[in-house]
Amino acid sequence: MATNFIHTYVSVDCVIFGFEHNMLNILLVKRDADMEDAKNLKLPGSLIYDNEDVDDAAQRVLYELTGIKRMTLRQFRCFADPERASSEVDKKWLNKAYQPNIERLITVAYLSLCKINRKLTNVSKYKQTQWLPVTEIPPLPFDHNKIIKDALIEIRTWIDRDPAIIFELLPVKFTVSQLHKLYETVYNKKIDIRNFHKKVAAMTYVVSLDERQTNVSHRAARFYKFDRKLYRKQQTTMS
Amino acid sequence: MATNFIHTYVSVDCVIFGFEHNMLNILLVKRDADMEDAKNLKLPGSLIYDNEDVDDAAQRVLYELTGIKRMTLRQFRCFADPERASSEVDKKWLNKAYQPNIERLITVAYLSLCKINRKLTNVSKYKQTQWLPVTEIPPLPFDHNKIIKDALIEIRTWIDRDPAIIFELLPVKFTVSQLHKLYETVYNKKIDIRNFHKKVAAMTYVVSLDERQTNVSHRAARFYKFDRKLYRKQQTTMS
DNA sequence: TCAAAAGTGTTCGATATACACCCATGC
DNA sequence: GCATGGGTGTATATCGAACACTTTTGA
Repeated sequence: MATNFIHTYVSVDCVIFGFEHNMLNILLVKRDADMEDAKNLKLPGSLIYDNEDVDDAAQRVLYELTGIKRMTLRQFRCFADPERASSEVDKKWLNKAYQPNIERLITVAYLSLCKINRKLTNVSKYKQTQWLPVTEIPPLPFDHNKIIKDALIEIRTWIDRDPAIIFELLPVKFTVSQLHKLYETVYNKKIDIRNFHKKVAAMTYVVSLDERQTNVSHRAARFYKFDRKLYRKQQTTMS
Repeated sequence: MATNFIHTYVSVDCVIFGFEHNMLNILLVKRDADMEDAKNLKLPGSLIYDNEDVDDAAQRVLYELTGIKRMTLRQFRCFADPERASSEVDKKWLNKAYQPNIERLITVAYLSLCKINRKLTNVSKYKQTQWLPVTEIPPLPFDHNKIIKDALIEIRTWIDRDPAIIFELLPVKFTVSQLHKLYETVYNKKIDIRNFHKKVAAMTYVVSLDERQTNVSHRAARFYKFDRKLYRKQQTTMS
């Protein structure tokens, strides 16, 4: 037997983005309920089962964490640095969380998007979860900081390829201002608001509702919604 | 021990593109030297070693196959369908090629680009290799046909993100006509030749050489080369 | 002189950018 | 009435698309 071929467990890790306070936020979980160390956070993830595809494993992690079935998600990279799980703390945690002795761990990373105000019904092993702005992510175990760094690059590419997925980050009803700030945040640049209004008007699948903000101490903004059917129709009629 | 977590080998598979006769070609290998069945082809790949990152494993496969160190490559997806290696023929071959009994196999797929006329010095276990046009790929083992299908989508995205990598598919000296045909092939559409000349002229990193074709029975085309340093300089000066 | 591919400019429409003021609301 | 954010139009520059003829070379 060629003992030098890797024989290993495989996990998935999910970088779940939410948008709030003009910041992208990431949903992290407490790695160990016992430890009250505030920095004891990690990306949600799981080893995959022996009859499970990685995409399904990611969906399972997301479902157990949020209670949402079929979240929008995207695999973006396999992380397999032989040293990625070799710190003493990480090895100790792995062997405590999963009984088998794990020498090395390969993970497949996923991006997902979530309406941050949505109530999450966590049924996972992680009892505590926390949204943290991307600018305030503490040092995390394994290579989770690197995974997040890559995810931040990947999210733009994803939106470039499929502009509709940005609406996953907004409430069902949203204002142009919210969408504007989200674009500015994702692309990290100022976008002229008048040109932006024109751009939104050109998106026929962003439809205005007969509803406005109430109880705001300024002119009330109109609400809009994203119409997925109109979007699909438009996409398919392009040659 | 939670026996239902996957514990498995992991492989890499490489989709190597070359450009010739106005077609994208893929470099396939004979899976089994014994069998003379012409269709006994597969993507080049390997199980990964226990101290090896997946990127390094892909570089190793490419090096052993082509003799080229540090080929341009890009990881594009992990394929982990539990059934992907479960046909009888595939299981039999796996267990013959690699002594350990392999029940399931997860693979990480890579894209790579190669100047098709470059002489390859194959030192891999595969004694026979073959360039095949993408339109003539026969049924392949495992999910290799699906991997190739995804690779064909991914190659465009890659070129969109990093226009320079398209030159990996051309000889060091090339004509505008060759570049034109390559673009038409990759994007599968006609591109107006006059507009294309303008576009090339705007690429300051494509520099014309004082050299022309010889012994062609028509007006001799000028040769150009891709200047990587100029390209990088241009990229970094963009805000 | 013919066949075959190389090379060359202009016009038009669409899209992106720059830019400043009035409007509605709650306090 | 004032502070706060919402909402609007025009002019210019840039980019991409359409379109046809002359040049060079070997046979």
